[in-house]
Amino acid sequence: MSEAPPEGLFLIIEDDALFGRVLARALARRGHRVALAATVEEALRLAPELAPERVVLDLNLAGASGLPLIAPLLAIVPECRIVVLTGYASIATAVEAIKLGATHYLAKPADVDAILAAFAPQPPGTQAAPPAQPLSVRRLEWEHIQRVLAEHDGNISATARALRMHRRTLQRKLMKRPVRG
Amino acid sequence: MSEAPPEGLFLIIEDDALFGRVLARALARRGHRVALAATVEEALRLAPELAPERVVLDLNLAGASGLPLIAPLLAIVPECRIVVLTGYASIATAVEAIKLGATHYLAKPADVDAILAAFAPQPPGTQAAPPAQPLSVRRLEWEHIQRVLAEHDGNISATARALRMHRRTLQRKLMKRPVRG
DNA sequence: CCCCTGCGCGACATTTTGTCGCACCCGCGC
DNA sequence: GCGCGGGTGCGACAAAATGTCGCGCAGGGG
Repeated sequence: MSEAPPEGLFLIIEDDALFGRVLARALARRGHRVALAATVEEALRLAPELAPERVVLDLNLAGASGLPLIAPLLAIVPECRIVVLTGYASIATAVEAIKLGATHYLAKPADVDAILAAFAPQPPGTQAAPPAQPLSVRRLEWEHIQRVLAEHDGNISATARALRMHRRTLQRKLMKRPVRG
Repeated sequence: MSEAPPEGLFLIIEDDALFGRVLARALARRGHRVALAATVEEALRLAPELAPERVVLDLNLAGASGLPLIAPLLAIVPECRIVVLTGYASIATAVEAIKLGATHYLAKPADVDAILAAFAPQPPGTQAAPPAQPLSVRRLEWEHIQRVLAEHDGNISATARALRMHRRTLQRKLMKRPVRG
Protein backbone atom coordinates (compact mmCIF):
# COMPACT_ATOMS: atom_id res chain seq x y z
CA MET A 1 0.00 0.00 0.00
CA SER A 2 2.90 2.31 0.57
CA GLU A 3 4.23 1.78 -2.93
CA ALA A 4 3.85 4.37 -5.59
CA PRO A 5 0.48 3.85 -7.22
CA PRO A 6 0.98 2.04 -10.50
CA GLU A 7 -2.35 3.17 -11.80
CA GLY A 8 -4.13 6.44 -11.28
CA LEU A 9 -5.33 6.78 -7.74
CA PHE A 10 -8.33 8.96 -7.00
CA LEU A 11 -8.40 11.10 -3.92
CA ILE A 12 -11.84 12.32 -3.02
CA ILE A 13 -11.82 15.28 -0.72
CA GLU A 14 -15.37 15.52 0.43
CA ASP A 15 -17.06 16.94 3.43
CA ASP A 16 -20.28 14.99 3.13
CA ALA A 17 -19.49 11.45 4.20
CA LEU A 18 -22.46 9.96 2.45
CA PHE A 19 -21.81 11.59 -0.87
CA GLY A 20 -18.12 10.81 -0.56
CA ARG A 21 -18.69 7.14 0.01
CA VAL A 22 -21.19 6.88 -2.79
CA LEU A 23 -18.79 8.51 -5.19
CA ALA A 24 -15.92 6.39 -3.95
CA ARG A 25 -17.89 3.24 -4.43
CA ALA A 26 -18.99 4.27 -7.88
CA LEU A 27 -15.42 4.92 -8.91
CA ALA A 28 -14.18 1.70 -7.31
CA ARG A 29 -16.79 -0.22 -9.18
CA ARG A 30 -15.28 1.09 -12.35
CA GLY A 31 -11.93 -0.28 -11.42
CA HIS A 32 -10.32 2.78 -9.96
CA ARG A 33 -8.40 2.88 -6.74
CA VAL A 34 -9.89 5.45 -4.43
CA ALA A 35 -8.99 7.22 -1.23
CA LEU A 36 -11.21 9.50 0.80
CA ALA A 37 -10.42 12.57 2.84
CA ALA A 38 -13.01 14.52 4.77
CA THR A 39 -11.07 17.56 5.86
CA VAL A 40 -8.37 19.89 4.65
CA GLU A 41 -5.92 18.45 7.15
CA GLU A 42 -6.60 14.90 6.18
CA ALA A 43 -6.22 15.74 2.53
CA LEU A 44 -2.86 17.37 3.09
CA ARG A 45 -1.74 14.43 5.22
CA LEU A 46 -2.78 11.84 2.68
CA ALA A 47 -1.63 13.59 -0.45
CA PRO A 48 2.14 13.08 -0.04
CA GLU A 49 1.94 9.37 0.66
CA LEU A 50 -0.75 8.61 -1.86
CA ALA A 51 0.41 10.90 -4.63
CA PRO A 52 -3.04 10.79 -6.22
CA GLU A 53 -3.21 11.18 -9.94
CA ARG A 54 -6.68 12.59 -9.84
CA VAL A 55 -8.40 14.58 -7.13
CA VAL A 56 -12.08 15.32 -6.71
CA LEU A 57 -12.24 18.37 -4.53
CA ASP A 58 -15.35 19.62 -2.85
CA LEU A 59 -15.52 23.25 -1.89
CA ASN A 60 -17.33 24.01 1.37
CA LEU A 61 -15.32 21.61 3.50
CA ALA A 62 -17.04 21.91 6.84
CA GLY A 63 -17.42 25.61 6.30
CA ALA A 64 -13.87 26.12 5.09
CA SER A 65 -13.26 26.71 1.42
CA GLY A 66 -11.50 24.04 -0.52
CA LEU A 67 -9.97 26.54 -2.92
CA PRO A 68 -6.84 27.11 -0.85
CA LEU A 69 -6.17 23.39 -1.13
CA ILE A 70 -5.52 23.50 -4.83
CA ALA A 71 -2.11 25.10 -4.72
CA PRO A 72 -0.71 22.89 -1.96
CA LEU A 73 -2.00 19.79 -3.66
CA LEU A 74 -0.34 20.76 -6.90
CA ALA A 75 2.84 21.52 -5.01
CA ILE A 76 2.82 18.05 -3.48
CA VAL A 77 1.76 16.20 -6.59
CA PRO A 78 2.51 18.43 -9.56
CA GLU A 79 1.18 15.92 -12.02
CA CYS A 80 -2.23 15.48 -10.51
CA ARG A 81 -5.40 16.72 -12.09
CA ILE A 82 -7.93 18.33 -9.84
CA VAL A 83 -11.62 18.53 -10.55
CA VAL A 84 -13.58 20.83 -8.32
CA LEU A 85 -17.07 19.71 -7.46
CA THR A 86 -19.37 21.92 -5.48
CA GLY A 87 -22.98 22.34 -4.58
CA TYR A 88 -22.54 26.07 -4.38
CA ALA A 89 -21.16 26.69 -7.80
CA SER A 90 -20.47 30.18 -9.01
CA ILE A 91 -18.56 31.77 -11.82
CA ALA A 92 -16.37 33.57 -9.32
CA THR A 93 -15.13 30.43 -7.63
CA ALA A 94 -14.90 28.63 -10.96
CA VAL A 95 -12.59 31.29 -12.31
CA GLU A 96 -10.53 31.17 -9.14
CA ALA A 97 -10.28 27.42 -9.18
CA ILE A 98 -9.13 27.26 -12.76
CA LYS A 99 -6.65 30.04 -12.22
CA LEU A 100 -5.26 28.12 -9.28
CA GLY A 101 -4.69 25.18 -11.53
CA ALA A 102 -7.79 23.04 -11.26
CA THR A 103 -8.49 20.91 -14.28
CA HIS A 104 -12.19 21.42 -14.29
CA TYR A 105 -15.09 22.72 -12.26
CA LEU A 106 -18.43 21.02 -11.91
CA ALA A 107 -21.62 21.88 -10.12
CA LYS A 108 -23.36 19.27 -8.02
CA PRO A 109 -25.28 17.27 -8.79
CA ALA A 110 -22.92 15.67 -11.27
CA ASP A 111 -22.98 12.05 -12.24
CA VAL A 112 -19.91 9.89 -12.14
CA ASP A 113 -19.52 9.88 -15.88
CA ALA A 114 -19.42 13.64 -15.97
CA ILE A 115 -16.81 13.66 -13.26
CA LEU A 116 -14.67 11.15 -15.06
CA ALA A 117 -15.09 13.04 -18.28
CA ALA A 118 -13.89 16.18 -16.54
CA PHE A 119 -10.51 14.54 -16.00
CA ALA A 120 -10.15 13.64 -19.62
CA PRO A 121 -7.89 15.93 -21.59
CA GLN A 122 -9.76 18.38 -23.81
CA PRO A 123 -12.05 16.39 -26.05
CA PRO A 124 -11.06 18.01 -29.32
CA GLY A 125 -13.34 20.64 -30.77
CA THR A 126 -15.37 20.86 -27.62
CA GLN A 127 -15.89 24.55 -27.37
CA ALA A 128 -18.48 25.27 -24.78
CA ALA A 129 -21.31 27.02 -26.53
CA PRO A 130 -22.74 30.06 -24.83
CA PRO A 131 -26.21 29.43 -23.47
CA ALA A 132 -29.10 30.61 -25.55
CA GLN A 133 -30.77 32.23 -22.59
CA PRO A 134 -29.40 34.93 -20.38
CA LEU A 135 -28.98 34.24 -16.71
CA SER A 136 -32.11 34.36 -14.67
CA VAL A 137 -32.34 37.20 -12.23
CA ARG A 138 -31.84 34.82 -9.36
CA ARG A 139 -28.78 33.29 -10.87
CA LEU A 140 -27.30 36.63 -11.71
CA GLU A 141 -27.83 37.73 -8.16
CA TRP A 142 -26.10 34.63 -6.89
CA GLU A 143 -23.14 35.20 -9.16
CA HIS A 144 -22.84 38.80 -8.14
CA ILE A 145 -23.01 37.96 -4.48
CA GLN A 146 -20.33 35.32 -4.87
CA ARG A 147 -18.09 37.75 -6.68
CA VAL A 148 -18.40 40.43 -4.07
CA LEU A 149 -18.07 37.89 -1.32
CA ALA A 150 -14.83 36.66 -2.80
CA GLU A 151 -13.58 40.23 -3.10
CA HIS A 152 -14.16 40.56 0.59
CA ASP A 153 -12.43 37.32 1.48
CA GLY A 154 -15.62 35.64 2.53
CA ASN A 155 -16.48 38.29 5.07
CA ILE A 156 -20.23 38.22 5.18
CA SER A 157 -20.71 41.41 7.14
CA ALA A 158 -18.44 43.37 4.84
CA THR A 159 -20.13 41.93 1.78
CA ALA A 160 -23.55 42.82 3.09
CA ARG A 161 -22.40 46.39 3.64
CA ALA A 162 -20.87 46.58 0.19
CA LEU A 163 -24.06 45.33 -1.40
CA ARG A 164 -26.15 47.49 0.87
CA MET A 165 -28.24 44.59 1.92
CA HIS A 166 -29.00 43.34 5.36
CA ARG A 167 -26.53 40.85 6.76
CA ARG A 168 -29.35 38.59 7.77
CA THR A 169 -30.67 38.59 4.24
CA LEU A 170 -27.27 37.81 2.82
CA GLN A 171 -26.86 34.95 5.25
CA ARG A 172 -30.13 33.51 4.16
CA LYS A 173 -29.31 33.85 0.49
CA LEU A 174 -25.99 32.13 0.98
CA MET A 175 -27.57 29.17 2.68
CA LYS A 176 -29.70 28.44 -0.30
CA ARG A 177 -28.37 26.52 -3.18
CA PRO A 178 -27.72 28.41 -6.35
CA VAL A 179 -30.65 28.10 -8.67
CA ARG A 180 -29.96 26.66 -12.05
CA GLY A 181 -30.29 28.92 -15.08
CA MET B 1 -3.88 56.80 -6.28
CA SER B 2 -1.17 55.16 -8.26
CA GLU B 3 -3.22 54.74 -11.39
CA ALA B 4 -2.02 52.55 -14.16
CA PRO B 5 -0.06 54.54 -16.72
CA PRO B 6 -2.04 55.61 -19.75
CA GLU B 7 0.40 53.50 -21.73
CA GLY B 8 -1.74 50.39 -21.85
CA LEU B 9 -4.10 50.43 -24.76
CA PHE B 10 -7.51 48.88 -24.34
CA LEU B 11 -9.05 46.94 -27.13
CA ILE B 12 -12.76 46.44 -26.74
CA ILE B 13 -14.11 43.63 -28.82
CA GLU B 14 -17.81 44.16 -28.66
CA ASP B 15 -20.71 43.24 -30.79
CA ASP B 16 -23.17 45.75 -29.43
CA ALA B 17 -22.14 49.12 -30.78
CA LEU B 18 -23.96 51.08 -28.14
CA PHE B 19 -22.52 49.18 -25.22
CA GLY B 20 -19.10 49.24 -26.82
CA ARG B 21 -19.11 52.98 -27.24
CA VAL B 22 -20.37 53.59 -23.74
CA LEU B 23 -17.64 51.42 -22.33
CA ALA B 24 -15.02 53.02 -24.55
CA ARG B 25 -16.06 56.45 -23.44
CA ALA B 26 -16.04 55.46 -19.80
CA LEU B 27 -12.53 54.12 -20.11
CA ALA B 28 -11.35 57.10 -22.10
CA ARG B 29 -12.70 59.39 -19.45
CA ARG B 30 -10.44 57.62 -17.00
CA GLY B 31 -7.43 58.40 -19.09
CA HIS B 32 -7.06 55.17 -20.99
CA ARG B 33 -6.44 54.84 -24.66
CA VAL B 34 -9.14 52.75 -26.26
CA ALA B 35 -9.78 50.99 -29.54
CA LEU B 36 -12.95 49.30 -30.59
CA ALA B 37 -13.54 46.21 -32.69
CA ALA B 38 -16.96 44.90 -33.54
CA THR B 39 -16.14 41.60 -35.19
CA VAL B 40 -13.70 38.74 -34.93
CA GLU B 41 -12.06 39.79 -38.18
CA GLU B 42 -11.67 43.36 -37.11
CA ALA B 43 -10.20 42.28 -33.81
CA LEU B 44 -7.62 40.08 -35.47
CA ARG B 45 -6.78 42.83 -37.92
CA LEU B 46 -6.33 45.45 -35.26
CA ALA B 47 -4.50 43.36 -32.69
CA PRO B 48 -1.12 43.14 -34.43
CA GLU B 49 -0.82 46.83 -35.11
CA LEU B 50 -2.25 48.00 -31.83
CA ALA B 51 -0.67 45.40 -29.57
CA PRO B 52 -3.27 46.10 -26.90
CA GLU B 53 -2.20 45.59 -23.34
CA ARG B 54 -5.71 44.86 -22.18
CA VAL B 55 -8.62 43.36 -24.05
CA VAL B 56 -12.27 43.37 -23.13
CA LEU B 57 -13.77 40.51 -25.04
CA ASP B 58 -17.45 39.96 -25.49
CA LEU B 59 -18.65 36.47 -26.26
CA ASN B 60 -21.57 36.25 -28.70
CA LEU B 61 -20.01 38.35 -31.40
CA ALA B 62 -22.81 38.53 -33.87
CA GLY B 63 -23.71 34.99 -33.13
CA ALA B 64 -20.15 33.70 -33.22
CA SER B 65 -18.42 32.81 -30.01
CA GLY B 66 -15.58 35.00 -28.88
CA LEU B 67 -13.84 32.12 -27.13
CA PRO B 68 -11.81 31.08 -30.15
CA LEU B 69 -10.40 34.57 -30.22
CA ILE B 70 -8.51 34.16 -27.00
CA ALA B 71 -5.74 31.93 -28.26
CA PRO B 72 -5.00 33.97 -31.41
CA LEU B 73 -4.98 37.17 -29.43
CA LEU B 74 -2.51 35.77 -26.96
CA ALA B 75 -0.42 34.48 -29.83
CA ILE B 76 -0.30 37.94 -31.34
CA VAL B 77 0.19 39.83 -28.10
CA PRO B 78 1.46 37.37 -25.52
CA GLU B 79 1.60 39.98 -22.82
CA CYS B 80 -1.95 41.14 -23.06
CA ARG B 81 -4.55 40.47 -20.44
CA ILE B 82 -7.98 39.47 -21.62
CA VAL B 83 -11.14 39.96 -19.63
CA VAL B 84 -14.16 38.19 -20.97
CA LEU B 85 -17.42 40.03 -20.55
CA THR B 86 -20.62 38.39 -21.59
CA GLY B 87 -24.32 38.73 -21.30
CA TYR B 88 -24.71 34.99 -21.60
CA ALA B 89 -22.47 33.88 -18.81
CA SER B 90 -22.10 30.29 -17.78
CA ILE B 91 -19.72 28.33 -15.67
CA ALA B 92 -18.83 26.18 -18.65
CA THR B 93 -17.68 29.07 -20.81
CA ALA B 94 -16.00 30.68 -17.83
CA VAL B 95 -13.91 27.58 -17.27
CA GLU B 96 -13.13 27.42 -20.98
CA ALA B 97 -12.12 31.05 -21.13
CA ILE B 98 -9.78 30.85 -18.20
CA LYS B 99 -8.23 27.66 -19.48
CA LEU B 100 -7.63 29.35 -22.79
CA GLY B 101 -5.74 32.06 -20.99
CA ALA B 102 -8.26 34.75 -20.20
CA THR B 103 -7.44 36.85 -17.19
CA HIS B 104 -10.94 37.06 -15.87
CA TYR B 105 -14.55 36.42 -16.72
CA LEU B 106 -17.44 38.70 -15.86
CA ALA B 107 -21.16 38.46 -16.38
CA LYS B 108 -22.53 41.41 -18.22
CA PRO B 109 -24.23 43.84 -16.07
CA ALA B 110 -20.79 44.93 -14.88
CA ASP B 111 -19.72 48.44 -14.06
CA VAL B 112 -16.52 49.96 -15.33
CA ASP B 113 -14.83 49.71 -11.97
CA ALA B 114 -15.43 46.00 -11.83
CA ILE B 115 -14.03 45.62 -15.32
CA LEU B 116 -10.94 47.58 -14.47
CA ALA B 117 -10.54 45.64 -11.26
CA ALA B 118 -10.69 42.44 -13.23
CA PHE B 119 -7.46 43.38 -14.96
CA ALA B 120 -5.62 43.86 -11.70
CA PRO B 121 -3.27 41.08 -10.64
CA GLN B 122 -4.64 40.65 -7.12
CA PRO B 123 -5.38 37.02 -6.14
CA PRO B 124 -3.60 36.36 -2.83
CA GLY B 125 -5.29 39.09 -0.84
CA THR B 126 -2.85 41.77 -1.83
CA GLN B 127 -3.68 45.41 -1.35
CA ALA B 128 -6.55 46.17 0.92
CA ALA B 129 -9.90 46.00 -0.77
CA PRO B 130 -10.19 48.88 -3.23
CA PRO B 131 -13.04 51.22 -2.41
CA ALA B 132 -14.69 50.07 -5.59
CA GLN B 133 -18.33 50.03 -4.58
CA PRO B 134 -20.03 47.11 -6.26
CA LEU B 135 -23.48 47.52 -7.67
CA SER B 136 -26.25 46.77 -5.27
CA VAL B 137 -28.25 43.70 -6.01
CA ARG B 138 -31.24 45.82 -6.90
CA ARG B 139 -29.30 47.89 -9.35
CA LEU B 140 -27.75 44.85 -10.95
CA GLU B 141 -31.14 43.32 -11.38
CA TRP B 142 -32.49 46.46 -12.97
CA GLU B 143 -29.63 46.68 -15.45
CA HIS B 144 -29.97 43.07 -16.37
CA ILE B 145 -33.68 43.30 -16.87
CA GLN B 146 -33.29 46.32 -19.08
CA ARG B 147 -30.68 44.57 -21.16
CA VAL B 148 -32.77 41.49 -21.70
CA LEU B 149 -35.84 43.57 -22.30
CA ALA B 150 -34.04 45.49 -25.00
CA GLU B 151 -32.90 42.25 -26.58
CA HIS B 152 -36.49 41.23 -26.83
CA ASP B 153 -37.59 44.51 -28.32
CA GLY B 154 -39.53 45.51 -25.27
CA ASN B 155 -41.65 42.40 -25.28
CA ILE B 156 -42.46 41.92 -21.64
CA SER B 157 -43.85 38.44 -21.95
CA ALA B 158 -40.85 37.19 -23.87
CA THR B 159 -38.47 38.84 -21.43
CA ALA B 160 -40.22 37.26 -18.50
CA ARG B 161 -39.86 33.89 -20.13
CA ALA B 162 -36.21 34.43 -20.88
CA LEU B 163 -35.54 35.44 -17.32
CA ARG B 164 -37.72 32.66 -16.05
CA MET B 165 -39.70 34.99 -13.90
CA HIS B 166 -43.39 35.57 -13.78
CA ARG B 167 -44.70 38.14 -16.18
CA ARG B 168 -46.65 39.76 -13.38
CA THR B 169 -43.51 40.10 -11.33
CA LEU B 170 -41.62 41.61 -14.22
CA GLN B 171 -44.39 44.08 -14.80
CA ARG B 172 -44.23 45.16 -11.22
CA LYS B 173 -40.47 45.51 -11.28
CA LEU B 174 -40.66 47.62 -14.39
CA MET B 175 -43.11 49.98 -12.83
CA LYS B 176 -40.68 50.88 -10.12
CA ARG B 177 -37.99 53.41 -10.62
CA PRO B 178 -34.48 52.40 -11.47
CA VAL B 179 -32.95 52.20 -8.04
CA ARG B 180 -29.51 53.61 -7.91
CA GLY B 181 -26.41 52.47 -6.07
C1' DC C 1 -65.09 35.86 -36.66
C1' DC C 2 -62.05 33.06 -33.81
C1' DC C 3 -57.68 32.11 -31.85
C1' DC C 4 -53.35 33.27 -30.14
C1' DT C 5 -50.33 36.39 -27.93
C1' DG C 6 -49.24 40.45 -25.44
C1' DC C 7 -50.54 43.98 -21.91
C1' DG C 8 -52.41 45.83 -17.57
C1' DC C 9 -54.12 45.06 -13.34
C1' DG C 10 -57.03 43.24 -9.10
C1' DA C 11 -56.92 39.82 -5.44
C1' DC C 12 -54.79 36.67 -2.35
C1' DA C 13 -51.80 32.99 -0.63
C1' DT C 14 -46.79 32.40 -0.09
C1' DT C 15 -42.16 33.71 0.41
C1' DT C 16 -38.76 36.62 1.14
C1' DT C 17 -37.12 40.81 3.33
C1' DG C 18 -36.04 44.00 6.94
C1' DT C 19 -35.11 44.41 11.68
C1' DC C 20 -34.19 43.32 16.56
C1' DG C 21 -32.22 40.71 19.68
C1' DC C 22 -29.21 37.40 21.82
C1' DA C 23 -25.39 34.08 22.38
C1' DC C 24 -20.92 32.97 21.25
C1' DC C 25 -16.22 33.27 19.28
C1' DC C 26 -12.00 35.52 18.58
C1' DG C 27 -8.07 39.08 18.81
C1' DC C 28 -6.39 43.01 21.17
C1' DG C 29 -5.00 46.40 24.33
C1' DC C 30 -5.09 47.43 29.26
C1' DG D 1 -8.38 38.36 33.29
C1' DC D 2 -11.58 41.68 31.31
C1' DG D 3 -13.90 44.74 28.32
C1' DC D 4 -14.44 46.05 23.59
C1' DG D 5 -15.20 45.77 18.79
C1' DG D 6 -16.27 42.91 14.93
C1' DG D 7 -17.89 38.74 12.90
C1' DT D 8 -21.27 34.76 12.75
C1' DG D 9 -25.49 32.02 13.36
C1' DC D 10 -30.02 32.00 14.19
C1' DG D 11 -35.01 32.75 16.29
C1' DA D 12 -39.01 35.72 15.85
C1' DC D 13 -42.29 38.73 13.57
C1' DA D 14 -44.06 42.38 10.93
C1' DA D 15 -43.59 44.47 6.40
C1' DA D 16 -42.80 43.89 1.61
C1' DA D 17 -42.24 41.40 -2.65
C1' DT D 18 -43.42 37.53 -5.41
C1' DG D 19 -46.11 33.61 -7.40
C1' DT D 20 -50.48 32.69 -9.19
C1' DC D 21 -55.18 33.03 -11.04
C1' DG D 22 -58.14 35.37 -13.48
C1' DC D 23 -60.29 38.74 -15.89
C1' DG D 24 -60.91 42.35 -19.95
C1' DC D 25 -59.00 44.47 -23.86
C1' DA D 26 -56.07 45.12 -28.28
C1' DG D 27 -53.97 43.57 -32.53
C1' DG D 28 -53.05 40.40 -36.26
C1' DG D 29 -53.57 36.48 -38.93
C1' DG D 30 -56.06 32.54 -40.86
